[in-house]
Amino acid sequence: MIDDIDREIAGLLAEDARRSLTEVAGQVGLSTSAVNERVRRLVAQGVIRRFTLDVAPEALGLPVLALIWADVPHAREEAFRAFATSHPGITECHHVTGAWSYLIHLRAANLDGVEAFLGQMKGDGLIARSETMLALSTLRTAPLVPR
Amino acid sequence: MIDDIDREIAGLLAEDARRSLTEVAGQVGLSTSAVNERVRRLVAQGVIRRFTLDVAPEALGLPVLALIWADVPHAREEAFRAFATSHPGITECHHVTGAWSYLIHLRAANLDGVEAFLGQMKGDGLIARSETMLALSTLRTAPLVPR
DNA sequence: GTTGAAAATGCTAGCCT
DNA sequence: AGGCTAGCATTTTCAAC
Repeated sequence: MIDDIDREIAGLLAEDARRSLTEVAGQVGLSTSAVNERVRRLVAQGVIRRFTLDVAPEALGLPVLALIWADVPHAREEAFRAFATSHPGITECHHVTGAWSYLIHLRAANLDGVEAFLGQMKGDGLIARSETMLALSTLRTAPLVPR
Repeated sequence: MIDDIDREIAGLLAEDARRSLTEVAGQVGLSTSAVNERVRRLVAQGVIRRFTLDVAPEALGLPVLALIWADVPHAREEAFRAFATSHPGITECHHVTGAWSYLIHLRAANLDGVEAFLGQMKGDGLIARSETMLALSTLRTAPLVPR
Protein backbone atom coordinates (compact mmCIF):
# COMPACT_ATOMS: atom_id res chain seq x y z
CA MET A 1 0.00 0.00 0.00
CA ILE A 2 2.18 2.86 1.21
CA ASP A 3 5.85 2.59 2.09
CA ASP A 4 8.30 4.53 4.22
CA ILE A 5 9.16 6.94 1.42
CA ASP A 6 5.46 7.78 0.98
CA ARG A 7 5.25 8.43 4.71
CA GLU A 8 8.32 10.63 4.53
CA ILE A 9 6.89 12.61 1.64
CA ALA A 10 3.55 13.05 3.42
CA GLY A 11 5.40 14.15 6.54
CA LEU A 12 7.39 16.80 4.71
CA LEU A 13 4.32 18.16 2.95
CA ALA A 14 2.25 18.10 6.15
CA GLU A 15 4.90 20.36 7.70
CA ASP A 16 4.85 22.67 4.71
CA ALA A 17 2.66 21.85 1.73
CA ARG A 18 4.28 24.58 -0.35
CA ARG A 19 7.63 22.82 -0.52
CA SER A 20 8.47 22.20 -4.15
CA LEU A 21 8.54 18.65 -5.44
CA THR A 22 12.18 19.25 -6.24
CA GLU A 23 12.96 20.06 -2.62
CA VAL A 24 11.04 17.04 -1.35
CA ALA A 25 12.78 14.87 -3.94
CA GLY A 26 16.15 16.00 -2.61
CA GLN A 27 15.20 15.14 0.97
CA VAL A 28 13.91 11.66 0.19
CA GLY A 29 16.56 10.84 -2.40
CA LEU A 30 14.35 10.45 -5.47
CA SER A 31 13.84 12.38 -8.69
CA THR A 32 11.26 15.14 -8.93
CA SER A 33 8.99 13.11 -11.17
CA ALA A 34 9.12 10.04 -8.95
CA VAL A 35 7.90 12.25 -6.10
CA ASN A 36 5.27 13.80 -8.34
CA GLU A 37 4.02 10.34 -9.22
CA ARG A 38 3.89 9.26 -5.57
CA VAL A 39 2.00 12.39 -4.50
CA ARG A 40 -0.47 11.78 -7.32
CA ARG A 41 -0.95 8.20 -6.10
CA LEU A 42 -1.37 9.27 -2.46
CA VAL A 43 -4.10 11.69 -3.49
CA ALA A 44 -5.78 9.11 -5.76
CA GLN A 45 -5.72 6.53 -2.97
CA GLY A 46 -7.23 8.98 -0.51
CA VAL A 47 -4.20 8.93 1.78
CA ILE A 48 -3.88 12.67 1.20
CA ARG A 49 -7.45 13.91 1.55
CA ARG A 50 -6.71 17.51 0.71
CA PHE A 51 -4.10 20.21 0.58
CA THR A 52 -5.27 22.80 3.05
CA LEU A 53 -4.41 25.64 5.43
CA ASP A 54 -4.09 25.77 9.16
CA VAL A 55 -5.83 29.06 9.95
CA ALA A 56 -5.72 30.83 13.34
CA PRO A 57 -9.34 30.82 14.56
CA GLU A 58 -8.77 34.00 16.60
CA ALA A 59 -7.85 35.88 13.45
CA LEU A 60 -11.19 34.89 11.95
CA GLY A 61 -13.04 36.21 14.96
CA LEU A 62 -13.80 32.74 16.36
CA PRO A 63 -11.83 32.62 19.60
CA VAL A 64 -14.28 30.40 21.49
CA LEU A 65 -13.94 26.62 21.24
CA ALA A 66 -16.83 24.72 22.84
CA LEU A 67 -16.59 20.97 23.40
CA ILE A 68 -20.15 19.72 23.44
CA TRP A 69 -21.32 16.29 24.56
CA ALA A 70 -24.67 15.56 23.01
CA ASP A 71 -27.40 12.96 23.00
CA VAL A 72 -29.17 12.71 19.69
CA PRO A 73 -32.62 11.11 19.54
CA HIS A 74 -32.45 7.95 17.45
CA ALA A 75 -35.20 9.16 15.15
CA ARG A 76 -33.29 12.36 14.31
CA GLU A 77 -29.86 10.83 13.82
CA GLU A 78 -29.97 11.20 10.04
CA ALA A 79 -30.96 14.87 10.25
CA PHE A 80 -28.31 15.49 12.91
CA ARG A 81 -25.60 14.06 10.71
CA ALA A 82 -26.65 16.13 7.73
CA PHE A 83 -26.66 19.26 9.87
CA ALA A 84 -23.33 18.51 11.54
CA THR A 85 -21.55 17.96 8.25
CA SER A 86 -22.82 21.22 6.79
CA HIS A 87 -22.52 23.67 9.71
CA PRO A 88 -19.43 25.84 9.21
CA GLY A 89 -18.71 26.29 12.93
CA ILE A 90 -18.48 22.56 13.61
CA THR A 91 -14.86 21.63 13.07
CA GLU A 92 -15.21 18.08 14.38
CA CYS A 93 -17.97 15.68 15.23
CA HIS A 94 -17.30 12.20 16.60
CA HIS A 95 -19.66 9.37 17.48
CA VAL A 96 -18.27 8.13 20.77
CA THR A 97 -18.44 5.40 23.39
CA GLY A 98 -19.55 6.28 26.92
CA ALA A 99 -22.39 8.21 28.46
CA TRP A 100 -22.95 10.56 25.51
CA SER A 101 -23.46 9.73 21.88
CA TYR A 102 -21.58 12.56 20.15
CA LEU A 103 -18.72 14.94 20.86
CA ILE A 104 -18.89 18.17 18.87
CA HIS A 105 -16.18 20.81 18.51
CA LEU A 106 -17.82 24.16 17.85
CA ARG A 107 -16.04 27.39 16.97
CA ALA A 108 -17.88 30.58 17.86
CA ALA A 109 -17.30 34.31 18.11
CA ASN A 110 -18.44 34.38 21.75
CA LEU A 111 -20.58 32.56 24.30
CA ASP A 112 -23.75 33.90 22.73
CA GLY A 113 -22.82 31.97 19.63
CA VAL A 114 -22.57 28.76 21.64
CA GLU A 115 -25.89 29.42 23.30
CA ALA A 116 -27.57 30.19 19.98
CA PHE A 117 -26.19 26.97 18.51
CA LEU A 118 -27.51 24.85 21.39
CA GLY A 119 -30.86 26.65 21.27
CA GLN A 120 -31.24 25.94 17.59
CA MET A 121 -30.20 22.29 17.89
CA LYS A 122 -32.58 21.66 20.75
CA GLY A 123 -35.37 23.64 19.11
CA ASP A 124 -35.01 21.49 16.00
CA GLY A 125 -34.97 18.34 18.15
CA LEU A 126 -31.51 17.35 16.88
CA ILE A 127 -30.09 17.27 20.39
CA ALA A 128 -32.02 16.04 23.42
CA ARG A 129 -29.46 16.73 26.18
CA SER A 130 -26.00 18.20 26.19
CA GLU A 131 -23.09 19.17 28.35
CA THR A 132 -20.65 21.85 27.26
CA MET A 133 -17.05 22.42 28.19
CA LEU A 134 -14.97 25.36 27.06
CA ALA A 135 -11.37 25.19 25.94
CA LEU A 136 -9.50 27.68 28.14
CA SER A 137 -6.43 27.31 25.97
CA THR A 138 -5.17 24.97 23.32
CA LEU A 139 -1.69 23.51 23.75
CA ARG A 140 -1.75 21.87 20.44
CA THR A 141 -3.69 21.38 17.24
CA ALA A 142 -1.30 19.57 15.01
CA PRO A 143 -1.97 18.12 11.63
CA LEU A 144 -1.36 14.40 11.79
CA VAL A 145 2.26 14.11 10.72
CA PRO A 146 3.40 10.67 9.61
CA ARG A 147 6.52 9.36 11.32
CA MET B 1 -6.75 43.81 10.17
CA ILE B 2 -8.21 41.34 7.72
CA ASP B 3 -11.04 42.09 5.33
CA ASP B 4 -13.64 40.04 3.45
CA ILE B 5 -11.35 39.46 0.48
CA ASP B 6 -8.68 38.02 2.81
CA ARG B 7 -11.32 35.73 4.27
CA GLU B 8 -12.40 34.68 0.80
CA ILE B 9 -8.82 33.93 -0.21
CA ALA B 10 -8.20 31.92 2.95
CA GLY B 11 -11.44 30.04 2.33
CA LEU B 12 -10.49 29.09 -1.21
CA LEU B 13 -7.03 27.95 -0.16
CA ALA B 14 -8.37 26.02 2.84
CA GLU B 15 -10.55 24.06 0.41
CA ASP B 16 -7.60 23.40 -1.88
CA ALA B 17 -4.24 24.90 -1.07
CA ARG B 18 -2.84 23.91 -4.46
CA ARG B 19 -5.04 26.33 -6.36
CA SER B 20 -2.85 28.72 -8.30
CA LEU B 21 -2.76 32.35 -7.27
CA THR B 22 -4.11 33.13 -10.72
CA GLU B 23 -7.18 30.98 -10.14
CA VAL B 24 -7.78 32.52 -6.73
CA ALA B 25 -7.31 35.98 -8.22
CA GLY B 26 -10.00 35.25 -10.81
CA GLN B 27 -12.46 34.13 -8.14
CA VAL B 28 -11.97 37.13 -5.88
CA GLY B 29 -11.68 39.67 -8.67
CA LEU B 30 -8.11 40.85 -8.11
CA SER B 31 -4.82 40.52 -9.95
CA THR B 32 -2.45 37.63 -9.29
CA SER B 33 0.09 39.84 -7.57
CA ALA B 34 -2.47 41.50 -5.35
CA VAL B 35 -3.47 38.03 -4.17
CA ASN B 36 0.18 37.02 -3.77
CA GLU B 37 0.74 40.09 -1.63
CA ARG B 38 -2.30 39.35 0.53
CA VAL B 39 -1.30 35.72 1.06
CA ARG B 40 2.16 36.87 2.09
CA ARG B 41 0.59 39.25 4.59
CA LEU B 42 -1.75 36.61 5.99
CA VAL B 43 1.21 34.30 6.60
CA ALA B 44 3.31 37.11 8.14
CA GLN B 45 0.44 38.07 10.45
CA GLY B 46 -0.03 34.49 11.56
CA VAL B 47 -3.56 34.25 10.19
CA ILE B 48 -2.37 31.40 7.99
CA ARG B 49 -0.30 29.27 10.37
CA ARG B 50 0.83 26.77 7.80
CA PHE B 51 0.12 25.14 4.47
CA THR B 52 -0.51 21.53 5.28
CA LEU B 53 -2.14 18.24 4.32
CA ASP B 54 -5.23 16.53 5.60
CA VAL B 55 -4.03 12.92 5.81
CA ALA B 56 -6.32 9.89 6.35
CA PRO B 57 -5.23 8.43 9.72
CA GLU B 58 -6.35 4.94 8.71
CA ALA B 59 -3.94 4.98 5.79
CA LEU B 60 -1.10 5.68 8.22
CA GLY B 61 -2.09 2.70 10.36
CA LEU B 62 -3.63 4.87 13.11
CA PRO B 63 -7.33 4.00 12.97
CA VAL B 64 -7.99 4.43 16.70
CA LEU B 65 -8.93 7.86 18.03
CA ALA B 66 -9.03 8.05 21.82
CA LEU B 67 -10.53 11.07 23.57
CA ILE B 68 -8.85 11.24 26.94
CA TRP B 69 -9.95 13.43 29.83
CA ALA B 70 -7.08 13.87 32.20
CA ASP B 71 -6.16 15.42 35.53
CA VAL B 72 -2.62 16.68 35.63
CA PRO B 73 -0.92 17.24 39.01
CA HIS B 74 -0.16 20.95 39.42
CA ALA B 75 3.49 20.24 40.07
CA ARG B 76 3.87 18.37 36.76
CA GLU B 77 1.93 20.75 34.55
CA GLU B 78 5.05 22.13 32.89
CA ALA B 79 6.36 18.65 32.09
CA PHE B 80 2.95 17.57 30.85
CA ARG B 81 2.78 20.49 28.43
CA ALA B 82 6.23 19.79 27.08
CA PHE B 83 5.35 16.14 26.57
CA ALA B 84 1.97 16.85 24.99
CA THR B 85 3.42 19.24 22.45
CA SER B 86 6.09 16.80 21.35
CA HIS B 87 4.26 13.47 21.27
CA PRO B 88 3.45 12.63 17.63
CA GLY B 89 0.23 10.72 18.44
CA ILE B 90 -1.38 13.68 20.21
CA THR B 91 -3.23 15.62 17.57
CA GLU B 92 -4.95 17.97 19.99
CA CYS B 93 -4.66 18.96 23.60
CA HIS B 94 -6.98 21.47 25.23
CA HIS B 95 -7.05 22.91 28.73
CA VAL B 96 -10.75 22.81 29.61
CA THR B 97 -13.39 23.92 32.07
CA GLY B 98 -15.31 21.28 34.02
CA ALA B 99 -14.45 18.22 36.02
CA TRP B 100 -11.22 17.42 34.14
CA SER B 101 -8.30 19.66 33.41
CA TYR B 102 -7.28 18.51 29.93
CA LEU B 103 -8.81 16.87 26.88
CA ILE B 104 -6.35 14.94 24.73
CA HIS B 105 -6.93 13.53 21.26
CA LEU B 106 -4.68 10.54 20.77
CA ARG B 107 -4.18 8.62 17.53
CA ALA B 108 -3.05 5.02 17.92
CA ALA B 109 -2.64 1.85 15.89
CA ASN B 110 -4.83 -0.13 18.28
CA LEU B 111 -6.08 -0.24 21.87
CA ASP B 112 -2.73 -1.49 23.09
CA GLY B 113 -1.31 1.79 21.91
CA VAL B 114 -3.82 3.71 24.03
CA GLU B 115 -3.09 1.55 27.04
CA ALA B 116 0.64 1.98 26.61
CA PHE B 117 0.21 5.75 26.36
CA LEU B 118 -1.83 5.94 29.59
CA GLY B 119 0.60 3.61 31.34
CA GLN B 120 3.54 5.80 30.40
CA MET B 121 1.81 9.04 31.36
CA LYS B 122 0.74 7.68 34.73
CA GLY B 123 4.09 6.01 35.33
CA ASP B 124 5.78 9.37 34.71
CA GLY B 125 3.30 11.10 36.99
CA LEU B 126 2.10 13.40 34.20
CA ILE B 127 -1.50 12.24 34.60
CA ALA B 128 -3.10 11.46 37.94
CA ARG B 129 -6.52 10.24 36.78
CA SER B 130 -8.11 9.85 33.40
CA GLU B 131 -11.21 8.78 31.58
CA THR B 132 -11.04 7.59 27.99
CA MET B 133 -13.68 7.54 25.30
CA LEU B 134 -13.23 6.06 21.87
CA ALA B 135 -14.44 7.61 18.65
CA LEU B 136 -16.59 4.96 16.97
CA SER B 137 -16.73 7.02 13.82
CA THR B 138 -15.95 10.55 12.78
CA LEU B 139 -18.63 12.46 10.89
CA ARG B 140 -16.39 15.36 10.30
CA THR B 141 -12.90 16.71 10.70
CA ALA B 142 -12.94 19.87 8.69
CA PRO B 143 -10.26 22.47 8.48
CA LEU B 144 -11.66 25.75 9.72
CA VAL B 145 -12.92 27.38 6.55
CA PRO B 146 -13.54 31.11 6.75
CA ARG B 147 -16.98 32.24 5.57
C1' DG C 1 12.61 5.60 -11.39
C1' DT C 2 15.27 8.69 -14.33
C1' DT C 3 16.25 12.31 -17.52
C1' DG C 4 15.45 16.37 -20.07
C1' DA C 5 12.56 19.51 -22.54
C1' DA C 6 7.88 21.97 -22.89
C1' DA C 7 4.17 24.18 -20.41
C1' DA C 8 2.40 26.33 -16.48
C1' DT C 9 3.04 28.89 -12.44
C1' DG C 10 4.93 32.13 -9.18
C1' DC C 11 7.92 36.13 -8.32
C1' DT C 12 9.43 40.86 -8.81
C1' DA C 13 10.02 45.41 -10.37
C1' DG C 14 8.38 49.45 -12.30
C1' DC C 15 4.03 51.82 -13.76
C1' DC C 16 -0.41 53.49 -13.04
C1' DT C 17 -4.56 54.91 -10.49
C1' DA D 1 -0.93 52.92 -0.70
C1' DG D 2 -2.45 49.37 -3.14
C1' DG D 3 -3.47 47.26 -7.60
C1' DC D 4 -1.89 46.19 -12.52
C1' DT D 5 1.25 44.41 -16.36
C1' DA D 6 4.96 42.09 -18.19
C1' DG D 7 9.30 39.65 -18.25
C1' DC D 8 12.25 36.39 -15.64
C1' DA D 9 13.01 32.40 -12.72
C1' DT D 10 11.27 28.40 -10.83
C1' DT D 11 8.39 24.54 -10.71
C1' DT D 12 5.52 21.08 -12.58
C1' DT D 13 4.32 18.02 -16.13
C1' DC D 14 5.05 14.81 -19.85
C1' DA D 15 7.44 11.74 -23.09
C1' DA D 16 11.07 8.58 -24.03
C1' DC D 17 14.21 5.44 -21.97
